Amino acid sequence: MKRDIKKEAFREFIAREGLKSTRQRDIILDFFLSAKRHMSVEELYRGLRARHPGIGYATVCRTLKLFAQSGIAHEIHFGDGQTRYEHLVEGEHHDHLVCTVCGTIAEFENKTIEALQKAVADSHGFIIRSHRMELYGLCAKCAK
Amino acid sequence: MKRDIKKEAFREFIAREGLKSTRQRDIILDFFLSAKRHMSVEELYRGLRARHPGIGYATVCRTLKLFAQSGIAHEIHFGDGQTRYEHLVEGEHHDHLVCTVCGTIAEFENKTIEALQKAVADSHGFIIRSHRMELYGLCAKCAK
DNA sequence: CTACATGCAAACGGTTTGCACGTGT
DNA sequence: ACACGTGCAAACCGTTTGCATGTAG
Repeated sequence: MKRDIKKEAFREFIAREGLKSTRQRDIILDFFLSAKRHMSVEELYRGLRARHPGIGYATVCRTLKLFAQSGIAHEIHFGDGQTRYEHLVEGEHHDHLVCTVCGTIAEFENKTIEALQKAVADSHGFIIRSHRMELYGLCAKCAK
Repeated sequence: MKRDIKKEAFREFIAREGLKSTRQRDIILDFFLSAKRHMSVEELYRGLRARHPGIGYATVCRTLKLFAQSGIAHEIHFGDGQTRYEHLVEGEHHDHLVCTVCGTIAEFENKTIEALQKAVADSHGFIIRSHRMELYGLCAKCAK
C-alpha cells in the first residue's frame, strides 16, 4: 500500500540523516497521509490538535518541511498566503483545478500539455526542473 | 502607444470610482509602466524611492492594488513570498519561464496548451476564470 | 550521556491598517 | 469644505527561530 511505502521512505530518510523517530513525527505522518491532499499547515495543525492537544505548531511546520525534504511530500502555494502540502505519488505529476467559490481542488494530468511545455522550454533553451499549472474558476457544483 | 492607453484607462478608473489623481499615483504609474515587467513590490518601492525619497511603502502597495483593480495590472505570486505586479497587455495572456538560478522571468504564449486546458476543464465540468502556468528551471544562460 | 526534538513565546518578513495631517476637487 | 490620499508607525498573519526542557539512540 502507498501509505506504507511512504512511511518506509520517511523512516529511511530519518535514518540516513541521523535524525530521530519520535512520537510526534509518527502522529503527524499518519495524519498527513490519511488526510485529504492539499491541506494547509493550519488545517493539518487543527486536525492534529483535535486528537493530540499537546502538539505544537512549530513542530508541525518543521515536520512538514522534513516530509518535503525526504521526498514524500511537496509544498504548494496557491497565492492565498497559505502553505499547503500534498503527498507525492512517486514519479507522477499532476496539476490543479482550483474552485474559487468553494475552494475544492481537483487534480488532472495531461501528457500532451507536458510535452508542449517541454517544447516551449526547448525553444527558449530553457531546462525545466519543475512546473506548476493551476486553472482557477468554478467547479461543476458551483457552476450551477 | 501602450503606455498612454494604460494611463488613460487608469485615469478613467480613478474618475469612475470617485478617487483622486495625485502626484504619487502619477509617479508610481509612470515608473511601473516603464520598469521591467514582474517587479516585486519591494523592487518597485526601492526604484521609486531612489528618485522620490518621500514616497511611502504603504502608498506603493495601495496604488499597485488600485492598478490591479483598474485592470491595467495583475498581481502574481511565484511562491517566494513576494508579491509581483505585471502590466497587462489587454486581452493577451502569457505564462512564465522562471529561472531558479538568476531569477530571470521570460514569457511565452501557447494557444495549443490553452485549448487543451479548456478541454481538460470541460471534461471536469469546470469553468476556467483564469489560470497560471509557470515552468521553473534553468534559463539558456544559466544552463551553460 | 549526547545530540536531536519539542513546545512555547518571541522574532521575522511582507503586507495592511489606524491615524493625524495633507491635498485634490 | 469635505472626502479622499499620504506617510509613518503599529498591527497583522503565517512562518521561523531561540531557548530551556524532554527524549531517542
